[in-house]
Amino acid sequence: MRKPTIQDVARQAGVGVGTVSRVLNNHAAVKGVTRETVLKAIADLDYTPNPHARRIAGGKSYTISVLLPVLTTEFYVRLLDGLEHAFQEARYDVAIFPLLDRSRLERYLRSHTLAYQADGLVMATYNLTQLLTERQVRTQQPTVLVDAHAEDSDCAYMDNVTGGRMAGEYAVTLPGNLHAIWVETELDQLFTTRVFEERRAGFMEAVQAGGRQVKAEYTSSFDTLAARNVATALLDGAEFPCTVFASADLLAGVLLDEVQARGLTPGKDVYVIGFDDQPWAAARGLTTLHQPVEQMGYEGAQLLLTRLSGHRGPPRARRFEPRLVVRTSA
Amino acid sequence: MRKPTIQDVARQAGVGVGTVSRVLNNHAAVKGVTRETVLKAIADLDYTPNPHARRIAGGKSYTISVLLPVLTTEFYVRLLDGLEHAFQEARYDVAIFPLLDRSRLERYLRSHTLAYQADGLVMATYNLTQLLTERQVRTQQPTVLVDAHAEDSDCAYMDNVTGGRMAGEYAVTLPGNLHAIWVETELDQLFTTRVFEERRAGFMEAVQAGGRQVKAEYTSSFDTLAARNVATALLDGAEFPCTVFASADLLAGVLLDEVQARGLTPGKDVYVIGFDDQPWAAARGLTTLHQPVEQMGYEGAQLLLTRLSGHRGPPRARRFEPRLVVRTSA
DNA sequence: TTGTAGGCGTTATCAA
DNA sequence: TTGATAACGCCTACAA
Repeated sequence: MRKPTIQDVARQAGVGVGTVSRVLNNHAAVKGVTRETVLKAIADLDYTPNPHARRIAGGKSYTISVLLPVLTTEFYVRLLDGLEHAFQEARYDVAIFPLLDRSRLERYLRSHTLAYQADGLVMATYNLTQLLTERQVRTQQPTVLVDAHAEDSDCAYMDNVTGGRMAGEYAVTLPGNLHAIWVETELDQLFTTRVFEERRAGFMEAVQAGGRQVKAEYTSSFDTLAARNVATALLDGAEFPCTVFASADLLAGVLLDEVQARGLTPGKDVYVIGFDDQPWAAARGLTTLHQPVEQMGYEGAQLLLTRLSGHRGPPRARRFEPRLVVRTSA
Repeated sequence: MRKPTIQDVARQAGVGVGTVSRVLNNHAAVKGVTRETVLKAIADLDYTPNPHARRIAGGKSYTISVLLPVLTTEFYVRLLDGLEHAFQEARYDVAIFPLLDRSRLERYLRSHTLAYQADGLVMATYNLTQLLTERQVRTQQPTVLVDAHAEDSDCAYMDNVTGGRMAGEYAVTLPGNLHAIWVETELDQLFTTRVFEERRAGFMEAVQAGGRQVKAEYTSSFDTLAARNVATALLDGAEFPCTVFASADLLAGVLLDEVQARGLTPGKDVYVIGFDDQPWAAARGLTTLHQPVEQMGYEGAQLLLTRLSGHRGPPRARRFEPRLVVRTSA
């Protein structure tokens, strides 16, 4: 059976195709009753507009390309949720480009996606604008940075300095020496993020402002094995009670394991503050910083959408702040 | 500046649009000279066909949806490489749907992508056909399973039983007691894979055939921390020399760490066989099983492409075998 | 072997 | 506020 077209809907509703199209696109100038009739016809026929026809008639692709790092963590799932939510409301499709390494980026640049399949670009975490211009990629599409910050483009970013500061301000109220574990992001210079330096800057500032100092700092790469080695070293060299800021929940979780394995009690012998509020954090009672990631995605998308509907003007930045969630671990 | 269209190319080349279209689509009936002229015009104008116009004219989407689990591992990067390679040759676009959880699957099912944006479906690792039919999703698109096996659909799969057997056949030639580490895939019943049971079946069979037996079996979840705990337990309870089959390189890598941390020598005190041949495996001298993943993706794509060009007939299965790569660890 | 014309399902424009 | 109709860029007959 043939898919119903806009013609079928128009016939069924007893109106012209123009009217149907207007209803579809929320073009205000449709009388209430007519709109209802059309909507009913659409429902009756189970009509879905053909996006390809729309694209060619409209001269736009109604598609947004989202470039993001490997989807390993909860973070990007949530980010994508926010982005897709906003774009779907506006009847835009989302094309996901998982950027695993340079070669996949190359492929993306070569594909016709950029030329035809994207009215706009979302770049998450990594700011690749420089690369694109260097390559003389004719990407005059509006672009928004999400989870990254830059002066010269629209962006929605998490204020990690403030996040670090919040952790610090809370940490100085807790007993014992202060320790911190940072993440070393050992990446290609192209794929680089300053998230953890920023968290550190905020944390150190707050600690200093509180008249305290950090007894020992550790650095771990972003995997559980390295995290466990660091946790071991930290606990070996600590006196209890003490307080630890683990700048990512991954690290905090491993630390919690190690603490418990030694018969110590989180929130009593070792006060642990994490960062991220991963799904398991509540269950484990981890005090941590919750980031409004979906919101950041949603707002970032809105920034792009306004550009797409013609907004001019200087780059805008939307700043988001994490929120301290106090549980039993600290 | 307006993008050049097929009309522009035709004018420039002094031919009709039909001819240009034929050249674009390799419709044999074009004289050599004419083809050259057209090709030159295309190059001169830097013309790229508008895929959306093509889709509406052709009544097809020229897009394949690829449903795959989270892109965490090298495995899926390589799989995607193979798939994209094949589809690009055939001028198909690939839409990636990272299936992180049920809710994202739901969203995918609801989007118009299925209805309009996919001439075919690739499902990697997870066989979701049942779910789709249950949901009465009108997915009459040809579907191919990749890295999964089923009687009732085309599929390209890795023969993990044989892989396990290869590991077993080699392991029985090595000194000391035999140990094995399996992966526990604790997943939603929807997202389920039998990969590791299969590797185990093959391994056990070969060991038995070799008149040997496995001294101890361990199970780890798929993360480095769990892997390390298992490695520790295993080494604590082993006599040296011994031989260990770690059914995923992730596990093998952690085991190697632990072996070396204890001052033992891989390939002398502890013989380690992995599975996957991750990028780092060569550098660490890990003996492991290399899987022709790109090939599997490529062939799977071909299966789908033949269906798309009208092939009828019973489901076809393409089987792929891993290959033992002997290095210094065993 | 090639050119011409009609059609794909929308959106946009113009009258009415 | 609406309906008719011309684009949009391509593919595919069909005719030459």
